Amino acid sequence: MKKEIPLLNNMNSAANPDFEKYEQKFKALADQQRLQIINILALKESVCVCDLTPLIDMPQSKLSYHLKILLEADLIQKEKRGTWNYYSLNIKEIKGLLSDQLCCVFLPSCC
Amino acid sequence: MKKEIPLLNNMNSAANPDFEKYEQKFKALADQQRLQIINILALKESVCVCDLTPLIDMPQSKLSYHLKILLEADLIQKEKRGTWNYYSLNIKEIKGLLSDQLCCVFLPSCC
DNA sequence: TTTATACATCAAAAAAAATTGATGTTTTGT
DNA sequence: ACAAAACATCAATTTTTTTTGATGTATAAA
Repeated sequence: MKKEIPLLNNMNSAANPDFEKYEQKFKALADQQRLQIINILALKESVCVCDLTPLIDMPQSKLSYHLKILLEADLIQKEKRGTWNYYSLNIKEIKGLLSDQLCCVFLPSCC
Repeated sequence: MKKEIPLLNNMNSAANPDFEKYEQKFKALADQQRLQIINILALKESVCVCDLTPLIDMPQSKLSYHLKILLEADLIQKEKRGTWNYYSLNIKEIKGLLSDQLCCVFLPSCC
């Protein structure tokens, strides 16, 4: 016997997207400096903070702060090797968020 | 005689996406309340502020503030008819920004 | 060992964004 | 003409983010 899926459930899940989650992700994107970081990571594949610092005009503690914001939003990933922390884009996540058009803007390697 | 386009210009336009513009758009998206507004507008097509107020639990001046943020980011449009201001989504702009997947989340009518 | 490099984190200060309530203008309805 | 409704905007306040400089820990290099 087939159980009917209540219409209301569908409505709710459709009507209640996870706003909180997306708020966090858009907040992470809503900063020129972080967009620049993303842009650089897209070109470089995987970069340690010490290589990023000279590329971007920013004190290290500030860079560290912005990387954390991106990391917490799951837009980038971190891999520790010795003293170095290598950051790279979470391309899948970003593609799930941004239009193809925008991916081309920020992730040139994408096009 | 054909004038050469300096390579650097091309590089710059490619390497310098309009971060400021996108910062503004992501900022507009980076708020649960505004995402909810977008979500409602997606269902209703075109709504005046007075119809929106009861749907969303928010004093009118606050709603007005958030609508302005969305408007300035060009994510929504405004049309005045008498005393009423009708707001509607700028679907084209939103689709240029968000992945199809995300459009489906926020603009159910999209799928 | 000692010294230097690579970070993250913390607290204080500064800057930006959001909230609130009040006010003003225009239009509607009576 | 008058009262009410539909907004936008403003100034004051609160909240959230960002920035900065200092400090601490771990690894690496000499």
